[in-house]
Amino acid sequence: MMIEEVADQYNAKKIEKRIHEFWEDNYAYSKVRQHRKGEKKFFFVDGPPYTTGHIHLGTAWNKIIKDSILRYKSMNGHDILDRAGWDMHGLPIEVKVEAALGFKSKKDIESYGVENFINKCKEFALKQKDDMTKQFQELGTWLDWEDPYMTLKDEYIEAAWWTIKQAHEKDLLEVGKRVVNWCPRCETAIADSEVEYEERTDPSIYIKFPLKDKANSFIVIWTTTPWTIPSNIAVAVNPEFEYAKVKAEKNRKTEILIMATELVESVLRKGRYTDYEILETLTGEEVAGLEYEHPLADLVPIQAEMKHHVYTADYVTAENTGCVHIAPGHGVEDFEVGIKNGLPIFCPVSSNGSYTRDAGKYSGMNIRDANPIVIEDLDKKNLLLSEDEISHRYGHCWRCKTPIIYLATKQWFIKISDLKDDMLDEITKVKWYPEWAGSARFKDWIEGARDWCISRQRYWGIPIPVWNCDSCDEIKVIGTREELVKVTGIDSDLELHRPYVDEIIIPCSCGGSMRRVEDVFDVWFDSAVASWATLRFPHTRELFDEWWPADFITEGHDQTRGWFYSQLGASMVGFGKAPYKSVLMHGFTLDDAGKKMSKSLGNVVQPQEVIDRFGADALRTYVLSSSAPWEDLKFNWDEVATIHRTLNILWNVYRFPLPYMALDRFDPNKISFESIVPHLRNEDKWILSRMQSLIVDVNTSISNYELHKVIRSINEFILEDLSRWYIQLIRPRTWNEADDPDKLAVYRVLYDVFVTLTKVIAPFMPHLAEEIYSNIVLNVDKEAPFTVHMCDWPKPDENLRDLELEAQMKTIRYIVEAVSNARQKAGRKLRWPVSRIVIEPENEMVAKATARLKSVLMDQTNTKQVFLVKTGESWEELGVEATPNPSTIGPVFKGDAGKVIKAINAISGNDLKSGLASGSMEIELEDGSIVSITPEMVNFEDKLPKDVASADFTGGKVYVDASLNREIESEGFAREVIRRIQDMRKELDLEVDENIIAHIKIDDERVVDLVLDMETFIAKEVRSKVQVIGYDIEATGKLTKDWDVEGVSMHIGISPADE
RNA sequence: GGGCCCGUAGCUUAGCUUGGUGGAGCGCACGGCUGAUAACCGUGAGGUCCUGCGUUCGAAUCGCAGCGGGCCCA
Repeated sequence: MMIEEVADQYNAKKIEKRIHEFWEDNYAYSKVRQHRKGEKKFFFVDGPPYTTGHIHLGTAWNKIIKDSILRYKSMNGHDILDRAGWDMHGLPIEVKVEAALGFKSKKDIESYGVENFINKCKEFALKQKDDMTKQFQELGTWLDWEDPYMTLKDEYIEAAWWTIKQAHEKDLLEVGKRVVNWCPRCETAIADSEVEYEERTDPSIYIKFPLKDKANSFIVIWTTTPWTIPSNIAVAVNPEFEYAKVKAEKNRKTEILIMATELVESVLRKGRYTDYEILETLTGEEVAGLEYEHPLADLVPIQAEMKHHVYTADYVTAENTGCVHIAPGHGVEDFEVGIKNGLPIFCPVSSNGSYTRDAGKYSGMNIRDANPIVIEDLDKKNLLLSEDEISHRYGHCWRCKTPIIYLATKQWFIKISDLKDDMLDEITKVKWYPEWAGSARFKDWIEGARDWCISRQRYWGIPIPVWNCDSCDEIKVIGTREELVKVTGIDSDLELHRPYVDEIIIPCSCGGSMRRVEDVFDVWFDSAVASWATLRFPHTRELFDEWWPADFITEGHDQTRGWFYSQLGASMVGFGKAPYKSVLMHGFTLDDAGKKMSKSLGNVVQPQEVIDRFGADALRTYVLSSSAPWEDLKFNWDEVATIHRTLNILWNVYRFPLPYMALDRFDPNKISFESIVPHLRNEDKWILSRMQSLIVDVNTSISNYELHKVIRSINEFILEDLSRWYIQLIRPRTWNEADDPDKLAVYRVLYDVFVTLTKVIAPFMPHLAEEIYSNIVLNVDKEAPFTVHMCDWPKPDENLRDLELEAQMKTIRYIVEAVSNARQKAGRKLRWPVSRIVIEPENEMVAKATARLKSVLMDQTNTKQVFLVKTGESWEELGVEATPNPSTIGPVFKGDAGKVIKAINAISGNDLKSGLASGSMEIELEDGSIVSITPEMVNFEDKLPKDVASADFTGGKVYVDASLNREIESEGFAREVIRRIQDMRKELDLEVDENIIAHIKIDDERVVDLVLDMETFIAKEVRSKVQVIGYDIEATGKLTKDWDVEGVSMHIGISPADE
């Protein structure tokens, strides 16, 4: 086998399909992981995406980051554990299944049967998982897709059970009445993180609560939830505020109203009062203690039996009336005021959002329907001060979009408040990328952490393993299946989901029966235990002891309050320490305007769309390079196209030498690197050095997870070093004779550079790397690992690294650019040689670079000679043009100024320059008088010799002498001819080594003569066997064309020589 | 309303830690190259460095305030 020529253009789709098949057919992933067994352990925990059925750009980016890092780690000698994870329980799937079955409420589920429902959910989740796995695999991501961890597996459920048992044993598990976010449709508590805030219009009403035993006196409150008024128990005021007792007049009637002093004006305006008088002011403390009558006491009988007072609360703000309606059953803060003051937690609302019998008149009514009725009732009693609407952000259930309500219900909690200090301590031990993700963002979140409500009143979730005795109220928490079997003797194959576990009854020591608490876990608790669940703990301890805690995790910044947090909380419960050692927090994908991608905005870009247009490697490279991982990524199609172009260039650079190598049967096994060392040119040493520097740069950047810098370094190497420079330099060498050592040196260097480069790009562009590797390595080396991803990461070879040479080459590139610039000014195109270039270096380094890399410079500038001026000096052929400066001459010479100017103009620039070098110079005016002039009176400018153009570069200045002579014209015209014949060969689609017959008729005898000087050169360049050049000839051939060359018309005919 | 992050050319961005004349790429205009060729190269135009105030001899960079965007919270 030999290295093969590649004829095709870069076709990502084709390559990626082939590589995916290759990986699959050869079990590449598992063999690579196997290959690293026993090396340094690297435990990665995949943050489990929810099984929605489709991935989006953000999840694609997430997995691409993970994959790139893991591939890099693997190549650097790490034994990696990386089970993919799936979050498969919870309300979103229940909602989808309910929708598919046409269900409206929990009742429908109960009548369908919980077992049937659970089976549907499971089936659905598994199907979605399979779909998503395929999508992730299209990205070329390598995780353990064969054996992922799934939250619905019994083995996983046990991990959650074990953890909650730990909580119970450590007295961190608590049950109690709490106000929770409640979805009346799903009939369950939902987590703070499941509440979605959306704009919504609600009533905004001011209500007068009548003070007890004080006729016509009221305390005024404001609310947007009239339906909570039947549940009102108290009013809160801020102890720091000043309140006013106001005599307010409306329609000739007066009332006494109490509210915060600073809000009197605005409240009375709302109530359309016409006049008012502040009778006295009170402190908040003084207002507290007032007793009032419930405004709906006659409609809600229970309320008539309860006392209602005003209390103080620090959280009350100076908004609306400064007096806050308190319904302890319907608000978190209300609940706290209630508990603090020993108030009843009155909650006459049931789980589906309708009033219970306790609500009197309203019982059975839906709370939202009750809003207008409550308002009407208040109005009838003349207790409504004003009625309006307000548009505000209100919480909705993230799944079914129903507005949430707050309900005091019985729930299970983990006492995070007891763990807070330890958590804050633990996060300082974790390495955060970027640093502020931990020290600022996460820390801030933990400081505000509240107890974690882990119970949900649903079906599809991990059942909470708590059994409660119906007679003595004792509770038992089961930690494992084994324990459950031991305690009850049930079938050990029993599935640990509802409804199966619901049926298990555990006998209590009191003689009663323990039944399971019906709740399931909040899904955040599922994923929280991932780091040990993925190690099959507590089912087995072995892996856990070897691997835990995780070396690395990475997720988006939304997971600060999500998975970073839930994992830490659960791990503190289970093990008292953080479950991860380092965390990379990445950003979000936004649309090209920086807006969040969402279905409603219609700006969602699917990863599949990108793959279809540009391929997975382009998508990968784009998302990795576009911004720092922790910054948000503004998706931009043009940028993806640019990245694709870079990959295309890489492909072209790769395939460029292959035809020559194939033709020459180049075999890297036979041409050792040592054997070509004596033939290495400076440019060869340079590209080898750049290659080493690239490895160093990539290592440095990746050690800080600066993946964007990694890709930018690689792209720069491909574009600047390889494509724009090295390949240009070596082109002529590749079409030399068969065993020319100069050519073999190029082959070997290119070969080594490419073998190294495939390894360097492998973690990021795994398909392209594999494709190139399979050709240039597998085709020549039977011993080589069968996939590039099994290779060791290249070590930079310091012997090949020459930073001075790299700097010098950079200078040469600056000079070449400047020469191009000067040529353009002189109107001399590159095809025409120039007789010389002159370089004025600013420092020794530039001079040294020019001397050392002279041949590169001559070659790339197409010059016959390079002159190097001594550092710091000017080119001696440069003339000086002197112009008098009237603005400095005028004030000194006044009326004689004109004569002085005339005199200066008469002296040559060179003479003025040398004369003024000493500081002043005496000159003779036309009237014979002698005056003294100073340097600021003359402006000097360089005067370029004829046909010379100049340009500056970083480090000096270059002059290009574009004057013509016979040799140059001859060569210029010859190249024009060659170029056109090559073009025609291309048009005839001739083989590179095919010979031709050429007839060149030139309608200018002088040019015929010039071209004839280069006859053999032309023949060699275009491979013409027979070649006729002349003025009076016929331009015949298979293909004939007329050309205009610099104003000279030419007629060329060519034919293949063999026909 | 609060916390964290971001704001630099039409677009995507480097520079900011450690203050000293803001660099690239894309796009655009002009030119060049031509055995990588549906590729490639050069030149040019294009900047209130979000705004304001402050510190400083000097601010894209440091501080404060504001505006806009993102995530999270209230």
